[in-house]
Amino acid sequence: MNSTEIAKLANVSRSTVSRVINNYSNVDPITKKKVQDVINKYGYTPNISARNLAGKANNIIGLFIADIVTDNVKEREFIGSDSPYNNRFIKEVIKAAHSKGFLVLIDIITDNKDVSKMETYFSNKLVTGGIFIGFPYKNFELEKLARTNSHVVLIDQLAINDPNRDEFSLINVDDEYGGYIQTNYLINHGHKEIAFIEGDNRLSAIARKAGYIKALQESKINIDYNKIVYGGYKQKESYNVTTELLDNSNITAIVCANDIEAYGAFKAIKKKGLRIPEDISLIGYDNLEFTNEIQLNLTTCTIDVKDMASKAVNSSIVGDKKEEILKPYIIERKSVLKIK
Amino acid sequence: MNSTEIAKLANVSRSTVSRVINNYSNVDPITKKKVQDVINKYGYTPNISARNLAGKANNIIGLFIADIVTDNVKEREFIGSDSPYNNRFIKEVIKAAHSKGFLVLIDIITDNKDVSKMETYFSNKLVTGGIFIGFPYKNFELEKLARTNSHVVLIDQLAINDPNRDEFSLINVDDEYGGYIQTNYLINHGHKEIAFIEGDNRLSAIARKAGYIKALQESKINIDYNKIVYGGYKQKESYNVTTELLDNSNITAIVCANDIEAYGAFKAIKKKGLRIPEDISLIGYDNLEFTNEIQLNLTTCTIDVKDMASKAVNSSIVGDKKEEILKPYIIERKSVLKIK
DNA sequence: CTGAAAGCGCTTACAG
DNA sequence: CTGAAAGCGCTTACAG
Repeated sequence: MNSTEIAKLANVSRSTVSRVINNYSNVDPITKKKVQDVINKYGYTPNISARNLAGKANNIIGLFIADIVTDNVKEREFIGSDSPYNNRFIKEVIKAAHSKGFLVLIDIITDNKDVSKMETYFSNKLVTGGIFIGFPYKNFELEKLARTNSHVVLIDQLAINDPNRDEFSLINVDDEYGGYIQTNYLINHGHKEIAFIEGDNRLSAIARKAGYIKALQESKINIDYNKIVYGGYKQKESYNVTTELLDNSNITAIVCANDIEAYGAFKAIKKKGLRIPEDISLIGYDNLEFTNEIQLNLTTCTIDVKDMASKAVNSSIVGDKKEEILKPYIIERKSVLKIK
Repeated sequence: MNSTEIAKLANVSRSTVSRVINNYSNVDPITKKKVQDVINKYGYTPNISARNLAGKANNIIGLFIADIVTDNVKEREFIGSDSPYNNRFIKEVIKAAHSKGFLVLIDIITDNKDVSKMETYFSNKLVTGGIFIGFPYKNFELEKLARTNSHVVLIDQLAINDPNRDEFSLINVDDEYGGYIQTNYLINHGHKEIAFIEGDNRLSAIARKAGYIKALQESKINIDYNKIVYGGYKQKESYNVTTELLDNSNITAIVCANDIEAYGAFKAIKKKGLRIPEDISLIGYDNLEFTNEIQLNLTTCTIDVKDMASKAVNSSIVGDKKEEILKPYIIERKSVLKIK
């Protein structure tokens, strides 16, 4: 069944069928109904390839997820269980796309060289737009692609204060704000001796730490660099440094740069026979699934993944070069004690 | 850049360019090289829509994941953290497709009515083939689609012994065998008093239980129906029934129909102050990420997700109606005690 | 081994 | 408001 057949059945030209399909206004309502009825009766849907070829934008957006290994280490563990948002994000992107009548083509990029190949996805009009997530920072290929194509949206890729950021379509998380509200949450609960387990050298980790420092400064709490330790976003390293912290300092609370670290800290605290939150308060970051577990019940900090997905999908379709900055918020559970 | 331009540059006709692109044999090697050089020089890639329209099969396969709510309950929790294979499966499908030069279009189906719409994905040649996972059993729409289109592959959808299964392209897991090897693993470790926490009313759950019974029978161990309890594939229910089992029977080991149940059982056992495996041995099913956790260290049973993905991708491309049956295997960790 | 031509199923100026 | 015709960028018999 094609438009010619529909046209014949409805006694109109293919042009008119096309106008009805595309819901153009310059069609007589009676004609429109007549055509629509035939379309419905035969369950006709236009051939997508033909539409594309004839110049229509495709209703597919690409979701490009990096799984790039550099120096024998995965640059960003965005795939798999360590990834904070990956799984939820994929799902939300699909749903957001759906609600706009778009489909999602997902591609996993394992080699940075392939980034430039993505160009053809756009030039061939395979996809209308594309969302790129999890790529290493300072990715020249990717920046080039994103600079020339406003339908390429980059997630968490350029520093939130990069001077060239208006050349790109960006979704950023205000991680400094995140670290700030994490720390303030503890301060507002009466804590003063607050340790920080920092992440690695990613932009997000640096920003979260900056937020911690800012919050302390604002509250005139002395910054004790012995209480800032390196957890590398990893569970085991966090476990080790937490054990040391517990031995060598008088802290009442710990800010973790992510939930994985919080989990390591949790174990170290339990191992010492201490209670959460009675003896030590703990706050995480990312709201991973396990933080909701009954034993853990971790108060944490997160952005709205659904919102992120919806904004990303939107930008990729609209194609305007704008920066969306997402503000994290606190999810209150039971790992922080209120001190009088 | 299109084939006409390439043709001009290489001093041949578009027909010849097309033959080179498609790697047809009837091209003079010298001509071929000449054309190839121009193509490489300009980084030309053919327009996919045009190829499709001209009759070429698309290099896209669809991955259709059900997220269908029936009677206010999600029929199958295949999406989200409760899903056993979902996330890994998506990733492996993409990789398997890549290795064959295919891309993956992912769609989440929330309403069974949409299944029939998928037909147009195929008739429009949007996708070459499609993989359907997580759909409710006895899905008439889906079966109809799969019956008429051999490129539609159904995962875990028809009973492994369904008489009509040769009308479909199927990937099945031999869950009875899974329950069988779980139970045998315990028997081989010297256990005789073995409880079974069964799943819900899905085919997989019924098959796993049948495997448990078969293993006991083969080893001439009496089947005690007081030791077969209902966990519904759920953590909490499993916790409750395990507590009862521990109170009212002399079991030394428990077979769980999935890892979620095993987690519930784990908590119940710990709560009673018992040790794993010294007091109670435990075996799970699915090999979810958390089973590898240090505290849990759960011996479990699983299929090879990569293998499943690769077989599914293959079938969806080739389009032959055949049934692939995957055999689960045991992953040994530390939750089972060897009894002398 | 190669080219000219028809055709895939749409959309869109253009003309009326 | 509607139709005839050109065009999108390929592939593929057909003829040579």
